[in-house]
Amino acid sequence: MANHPMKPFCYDYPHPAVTTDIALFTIREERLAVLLIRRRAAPFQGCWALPGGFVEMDECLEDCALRELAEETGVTGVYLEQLYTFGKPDRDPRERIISVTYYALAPSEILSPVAGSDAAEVAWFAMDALPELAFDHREVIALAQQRLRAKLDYSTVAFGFMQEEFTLGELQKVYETIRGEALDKRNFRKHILALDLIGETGTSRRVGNHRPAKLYRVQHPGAVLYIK
Amino acid sequence: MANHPMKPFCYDYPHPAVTTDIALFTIREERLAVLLIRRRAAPFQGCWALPGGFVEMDECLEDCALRELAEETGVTGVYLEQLYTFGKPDRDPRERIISVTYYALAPSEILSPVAGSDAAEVAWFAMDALPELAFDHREVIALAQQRLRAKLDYSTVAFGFMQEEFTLGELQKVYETIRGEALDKRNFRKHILALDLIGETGTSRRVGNHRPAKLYRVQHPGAVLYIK
DNA sequence: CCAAAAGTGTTGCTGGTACACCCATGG
DNA sequence: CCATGGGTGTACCAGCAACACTTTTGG
Repeated sequence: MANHPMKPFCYDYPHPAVTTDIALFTIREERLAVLLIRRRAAPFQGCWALPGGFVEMDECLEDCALRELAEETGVTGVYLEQLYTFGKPDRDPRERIISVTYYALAPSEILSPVAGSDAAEVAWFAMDALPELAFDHREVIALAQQRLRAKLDYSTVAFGFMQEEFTLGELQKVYETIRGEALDKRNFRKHILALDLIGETGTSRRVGNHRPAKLYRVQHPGAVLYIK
Repeated sequence: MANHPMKPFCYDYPHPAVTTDIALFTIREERLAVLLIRRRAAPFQGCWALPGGFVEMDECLEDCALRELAEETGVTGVYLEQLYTFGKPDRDPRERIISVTYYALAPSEILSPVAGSDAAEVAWFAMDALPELAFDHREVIALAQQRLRAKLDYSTVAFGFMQEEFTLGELQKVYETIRGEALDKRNFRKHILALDLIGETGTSRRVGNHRPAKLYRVQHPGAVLYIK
């Protein structure tokens, strides 16, 4: 078997490439939305895809996901969790590439994504209006949405979409958007307050021609807890 | 950078190696047990470890896990599910190795593991009596056990431990072993039968000096369903 | 005074938990 | 007839679902 003078990284056995891909969700205009980049390079040049890229040899997988997200979209400071690892042999036309996928959550207010490095363009897409996607990224997004729905019931992931201070109305909208159904206001408030995870800040916020809403904040910021 | 004439697989950028590792659980003597192999080769030579090995370039990750399990332990026909991907840069002393881990379940009756290829020895270990383990495999097993406990409540994973026909007493023992607590017999039977997932075979089985037990089988073999 | 979202309790139902005795069998 | 696990029903309690009106504000 021939050597390749221009390919300096050599091994006894074939090695796959490994990437991370990140599905960053937020809620915009009462719809669940995911952040996509338009690919600058082949394959799938000009096609929309999840931000992501190759794992460096000295960084762990989570660091890689955060780095790629920052490099390609400028977004930092999100909640991040490993989703699933996709590894069908032909999922990338270039070579064997195994992708460790993550999903991320953030309140849309803190985000101002800007296209960087490999991205010609960055944009939010509502989940019910996704464009054609590169690779198996549609499958990745579908799985992430499913996981998000499930964790809504038995964990505190929903707080990943909230700013530091928020109203119960805003929180309820998040739950309703992800579950795709209206919830009873009284039952929702009773349920959330019984969890004893959030507390009043003592202040309130006026946003329209109506009564101001009390502001709340999470008791243990950063932590995603399992409930029940 | 120098070429390596004896290392014929060359790339423009460094590539990590990718393995799968499998935590196969069963229930033996009313304890949750995991299948380990004693490593024949360095690193961690002579040390106990999870079965697993390098991903071939033309097989998907799940196929790799099943192949490695079969090659190293002779075990086939188990329920298999992806667990988590471990990728700290220094988790293997040889080179950067990313491991996609799986957990597997099987009734102990169908299993007769035998050491193969890379394994000097194969043995079951009760979860409360694990030996020193190679790499980060203790962490893998702990995570797998945690996942198993959680899924017991909202899925039908427990049937992965059952033979085709089983008694309600046997099924209850499985739940009790994994949860680590005794369950009320009447409530357990009521609950399981209400799920409408199993049905009587019409036959019964005698196993001791007492009344024979009705045999049941799952309505939809192979499927692991989510409940509630 | 009108529009708009905030805020607030009670009732019924359902599902989970606690609990004790008789049955079928082999030795 | 004794030991062993198999098999069965009821009563209570807690948590979830359904449901409507008053409050505060800006225009």
